Amino acid sequence: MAKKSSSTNRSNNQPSINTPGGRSPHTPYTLKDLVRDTGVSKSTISRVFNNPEKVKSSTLKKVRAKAEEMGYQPSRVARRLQAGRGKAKVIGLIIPDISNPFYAGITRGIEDVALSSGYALIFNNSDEDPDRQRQCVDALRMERVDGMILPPVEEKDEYIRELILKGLTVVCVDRVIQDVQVDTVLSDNKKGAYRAVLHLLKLGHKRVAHIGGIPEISTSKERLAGYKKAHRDFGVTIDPELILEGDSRQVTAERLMGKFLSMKNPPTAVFTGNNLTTLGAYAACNKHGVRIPDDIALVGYDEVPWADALNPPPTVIDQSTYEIGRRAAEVLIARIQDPEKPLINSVVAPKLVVRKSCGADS
Amino acid sequence: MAKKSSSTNRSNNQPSINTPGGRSPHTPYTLKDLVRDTGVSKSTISRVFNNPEKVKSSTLKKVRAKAEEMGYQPSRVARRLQAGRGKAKVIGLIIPDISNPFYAGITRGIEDVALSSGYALIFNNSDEDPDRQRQCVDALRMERVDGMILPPVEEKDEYIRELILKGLTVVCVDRVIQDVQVDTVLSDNKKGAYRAVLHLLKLGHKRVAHIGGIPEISTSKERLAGYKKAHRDFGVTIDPELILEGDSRQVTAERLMGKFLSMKNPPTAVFTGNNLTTLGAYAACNKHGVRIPDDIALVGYDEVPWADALNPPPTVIDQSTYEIGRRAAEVLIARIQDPEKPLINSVVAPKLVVRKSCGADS
DNA sequence: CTGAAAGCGCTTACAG
DNA sequence: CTGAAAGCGCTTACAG
Repeated sequence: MAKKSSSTNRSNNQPSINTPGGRSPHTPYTLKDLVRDTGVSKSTISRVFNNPEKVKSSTLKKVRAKAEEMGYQPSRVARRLQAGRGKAKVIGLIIPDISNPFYAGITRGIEDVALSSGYALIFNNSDEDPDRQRQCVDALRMERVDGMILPPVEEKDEYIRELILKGLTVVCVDRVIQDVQVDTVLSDNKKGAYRAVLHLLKLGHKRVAHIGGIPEISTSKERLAGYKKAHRDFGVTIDPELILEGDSRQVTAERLMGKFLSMKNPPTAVFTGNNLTTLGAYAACNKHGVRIPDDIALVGYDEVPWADALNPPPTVIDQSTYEIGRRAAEVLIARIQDPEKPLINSVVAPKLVVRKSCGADS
Repeated sequence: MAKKSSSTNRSNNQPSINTPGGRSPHTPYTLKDLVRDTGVSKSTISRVFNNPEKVKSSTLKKVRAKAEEMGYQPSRVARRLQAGRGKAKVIGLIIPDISNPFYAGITRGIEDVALSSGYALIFNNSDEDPDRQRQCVDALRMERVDGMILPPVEEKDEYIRELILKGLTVVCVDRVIQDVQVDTVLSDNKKGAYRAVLHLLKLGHKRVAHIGGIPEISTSKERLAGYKKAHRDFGVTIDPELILEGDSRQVTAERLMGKFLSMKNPPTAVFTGNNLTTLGAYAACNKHGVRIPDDIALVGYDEVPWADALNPPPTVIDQSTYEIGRRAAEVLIARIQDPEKPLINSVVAPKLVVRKSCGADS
């Protein structure tokens, strides 16, 4: 307390002025200011905010009134510095790309839970780039988050795997990471794909094409497995030419769909592997003047936002992204609160939403 | 240094074990561990990470090697506690709803700049709810962010206005807040709307309808103003029945579009006030069997994601959300670094993207 | 119910 | 080029 005394001799009123071309710094009030203005000790004031039941009601009232009056907000940064795992009240989120509505929905669910549980949410995009993801993970570690949620960019990620083994709290959402015990919130991709394809098969289609995602990713594999199983169970043989793997981007899907459309013996139906792929298929059909479902039936994986704006509205497998996000945040917070808890592997059931693109409804 | 000595007598190896149903806490390494393992003082180690040029290269090498070996990551939390405005290296973002692709694009732009500039991004959704927005603002203040970016839910927000007057660093994006000097990154809504409507007028339309957003919001007002000015300049009188105000949600827009479609003397063209409104208009046309642009031409405000999946692809005013976000983050960081800098009011020029829905191209 | 003291993990002058 | 000391704004035992 030798050099710094600015906050000690400062008056009650915020001294800042807001001038057109410049403003003076806004130094937030601290506990010290409250001590000065109330005559109550630091310890007790701290209790007012953290253990009010341990404080005499008159003291409580006095401190609260003053705090309210001066607009005191306790520093979460200072609080966080205290030892104690799981007390930081921040979580991190690393998603591939917030522009993808699938992730936007998940993010929304996570944020809702975080806000209502008093957690701050630090947010990053990995861009599906392992290096960038690593950079994000490190940034979150430096922030000393209580835990983080992410769909791992790669199934085998040694870096993240090691960190988890060392005790980093992680919840994997949508995608898994191999060879490590970790809490997960996943969708049952195989079942979802199975339902989608079975729906098409039952409508009489014998040539059902599939536009898949990045083949390395677990979700892509599972969806392909569901596609195959449906054929097996329904007794329809698969023409291998009808399976094309892409990267879940719209332009790629549009190109692959174009290939299908220009085959000598084209498929009569297509199962698109994710939301952007579905959109790409629509784009290709628009461009080629192909009508859905008359010329080709379509069922897509993932709900497509604003389905009704598409013509025809697509039949899809809805993963309810909001629910996935909500659950992921709940799992993470539960884990933070009890590191000893048994492993959680939550599976969200995907559901078939029948609209017009499959031809079932017409 | 009396009671706690856990980190002092801990070995080099992370002591955690990851057992199936529980894991032991992961206590991150601290400066103290590095001091113990290198024999170098705290001060010097701190310099290694912050002012390496002031450290002898042999020391530098030794410390870095050890830090790397043990996976030491400095705590941004501890660093942040140090006095000094603008050094926290965190910024906050409060947006109405990340599920809206307009905001997702902005968020993406902000996050890219934040990550590459070494800022953490704390993220919240306000849901267009003033109370929730206030809760978010308070949360960010407690986090002692260096500044925050937001499109104010209300044009007149006394709470935020007061905080800005007290020196809180804020950048308003997309929407303004009244009666206060604040940095802004806005789109020229009036000009954008003007161009959209003029485009329609020039194609010969005499009855151009408009589905607007929440009338209280500045962007809605400006777009309506552009709509009117275009009519004035082009010498076409406006039928007041052709202007309907909504709330920028798709279902509302669908309903309002339905009204237009069932008028005795329906409009021959429509100018939709935002992205979701455009989608709602498409949905209404699909439902009513109305063809765009043959039966009614359409130009929308805001780029619509996956435009090519729509039939026909819409002609829109593109605000380039990513650019808006990028610029907002840059403005905020510039302001953090120099609070005395003159006010910044950045305007992003919207551009007309002609596709098929206006009929110009057919 | 309350306060003094120690400490969280860093950075920042200050003195060498 | 380096280290000891003080401090950032809180919380947490400990002692009354």
